[in-house]
Amino acid sequence: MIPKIKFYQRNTLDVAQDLLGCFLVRKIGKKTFRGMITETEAYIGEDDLACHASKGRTPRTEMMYGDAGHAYVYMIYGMYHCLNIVTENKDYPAAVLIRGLASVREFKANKSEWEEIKDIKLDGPGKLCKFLKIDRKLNGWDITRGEKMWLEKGIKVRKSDIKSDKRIGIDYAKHCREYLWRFKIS
DNA sequence: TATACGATCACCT
DNA sequence: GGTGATCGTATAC
Repeated sequence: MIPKIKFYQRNTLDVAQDLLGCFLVRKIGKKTFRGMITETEAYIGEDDLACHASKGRTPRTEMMYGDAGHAYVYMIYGMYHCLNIVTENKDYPAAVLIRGLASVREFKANKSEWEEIKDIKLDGPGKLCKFLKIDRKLNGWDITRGEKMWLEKGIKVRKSDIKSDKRIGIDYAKHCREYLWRFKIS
């Protein structure tokens, strides 16, 4: 089942945790890949100094102010891309960074089943985007449409199986770096 | 126009 | 633990 916009149009911390266990599906040409989301981070509002929108509304951050359920993809360090899902109401900038996928599979049309891909670890936002060919062409993509890239409900994750932590790589964000807005399936 | 730096990763010690 | 690759974006001039 593909979640509708309402699923994303909620409190970002709730969405970030509910995305754990969901499948990210990516169709590239004839190939279709799928991975289970195991790690997310929340970036919420202009007051969150780690959030790109803390600088206000700019061409870059505009997408975060848009409709929930759309992708916010940006380039970082000149070599990697990061995939985020926009949350909350329109004009309120917030998103969930997809940091890690597990049990990556490719759909085999001839057998009509999902086959595990060996020797692949998508345990980082940059690696994940590189493998799934996610770049800025997908910035603003509506992931509720079920084309090219979308999400599907996966396994149910118990609250007790979710570990919260400080976010990664945001030492510049002053007191905001202490927020436990990183979520992982433990 | 110029400059500083980052929501990362691979590789080094 | 630390560093370099590499370029879009924001900010300063």
